[in-house]
Amino acid sequence: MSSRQSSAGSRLGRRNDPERREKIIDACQKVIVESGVTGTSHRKVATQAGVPLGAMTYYFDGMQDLLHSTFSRFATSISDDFERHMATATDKESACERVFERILQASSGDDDELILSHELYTLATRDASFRSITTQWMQRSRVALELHFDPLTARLLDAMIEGLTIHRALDSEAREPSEIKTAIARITKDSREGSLST
Amino acid sequence: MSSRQSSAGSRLGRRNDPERREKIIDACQKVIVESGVTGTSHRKVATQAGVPLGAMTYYFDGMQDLLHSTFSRFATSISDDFERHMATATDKESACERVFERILQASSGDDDELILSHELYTLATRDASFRSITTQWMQRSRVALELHFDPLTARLLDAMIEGLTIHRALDSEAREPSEIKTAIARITKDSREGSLST
DNA sequence: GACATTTGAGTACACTCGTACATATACTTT
DNA sequence: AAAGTATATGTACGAGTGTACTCAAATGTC
Repeated sequence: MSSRQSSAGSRLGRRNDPERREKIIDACQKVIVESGVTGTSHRKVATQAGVPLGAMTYYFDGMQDLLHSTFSRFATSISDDFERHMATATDKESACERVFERILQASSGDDDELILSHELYTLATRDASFRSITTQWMQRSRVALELHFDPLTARLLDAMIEGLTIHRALDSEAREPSEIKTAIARITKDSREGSLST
Repeated sequence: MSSRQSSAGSRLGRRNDPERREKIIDACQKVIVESGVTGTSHRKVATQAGVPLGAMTYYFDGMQDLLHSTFSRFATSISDDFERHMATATDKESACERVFERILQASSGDDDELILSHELYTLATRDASFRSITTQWMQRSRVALELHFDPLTARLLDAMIEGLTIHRALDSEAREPSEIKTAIARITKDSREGSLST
C-alpha cells in the first residue's frame, strides 16, 4: 500500500485500535482525579489502563497531547450533557429549574467533575491550547442558556453557576439549596432600570 | 542556653533569618506563577531565591510545607487588601462601586492573582489543609461584604465575583465593564418576592 | 506458503526530583 | 582565646520521569 502517505515524523502511521486509545483516555482521567495533573505520569496511566508503557507514546504524541485529548473529551461531554439538559426546558420558568438542578448537582461534592474542572482551569490560565477548550465550553454553555434567556442574562447566569458551584464545593458548611434559587431569581429578573449610578 | 526546648524531630531549632524565609516564599510564588505547582521544584525555587538548595529543607519541612506557607501568605494578603478596600465604602452605593472595581481589577488579565487562585483551588479540591486556606479566605470576603450587605446577598455577591472573574479572564473576547454593573445591580436589589416558583 | 508492511511492546538512556546527612561557618559564652 | 553551640550549606543517593528506538507479532498480499 504505497498510496498511504507516510510523511515522516509527526503524523505517525495509522493507529489501529480506537478502543484502546479511548481506554487510555479513561485511565488518564481517572489518574488525574486521583493524583491531579501534577501526579499524572505515563507509567501511572499505562498501569491504570492495563497497557504497556510503550503504548503511551504510540497513541499520543507525548504528555501534552494526552492531557489535551483527555480534557477535550471531558469538556465536550459536559457541554453535551448541559445542552441536552437545557433543551428539555419549555419556558423560562422550567429553564430556571434546570439551572438550579445543574448547580445543585455540580456542587454536590464528591463529583469528579469539580476536580477536573479546576485542573483544566489551572492549565488554561497558563496555556493557550487548553484555554481554547475552556473558551469553547463556555461558548456552548451560553448558547444553551440563550435558548431561554437574553445574551446578557445568559452570560451572567453562566458566571453565577460557576461561582456558586465553586463556593459551595469549597465551603466548609453546607448551604441551603434555596440560596441557589434566590440567586437565579435575582439574575434572571429583568431590571430595565440600572440602579447602580456612577 | 538550655532553656530553649529542642524537642526532637519536627520542631526544629529556632531558625534565625525570617527575611530569608520570606525571600524563599517570594521566589516560590514567582515560580508557581511561571511554571505552575506542577513545575515547581526545590531547585527552581532555590535558584530563583538565590539561596542554596539545602536551605529549602532547612527553612521548610518539605515541599508541602513550602507550598502551604506560600499560598497561606497569598490568601491572607488578598483578604487584607479586600477588607481595606471594602472598608472605604460608606454606603451601599459606594460599596457596589468597590465590588465593581474589584472584579475589574481581578479579571484584567495578566495578573498573577488569577493564576495563583486557580492553583490554590486545584490543591484545595484534593487536600484538606489547602482547603482550610480557601475556606478562611471566603469567610473573610463575606465578612467584608457584610459590612454593607445582608448575609445572603453577601454570599451571592461573593460567588458572583468569583464567577465573573473567572469567566472574564478565561473568555476569548473582551466584555463590557457594564455587564459587571448589571450583575451587581441585580444581585444587590432586594427582591422581597421570590419569582421562582416551586 | 513466502514475503512485506503495519501495529504494538519492551527497554534503556539521560535526565530531574525530594530529602537526608555530614560538614562548615558564625556567633555566644566562659 | 578557647570551647561550645546554633545556624546554614554542599553533596550524594535512590527513586521516578518522558521519550526514543529496537525488536517482535500480527496482518495483509501475492
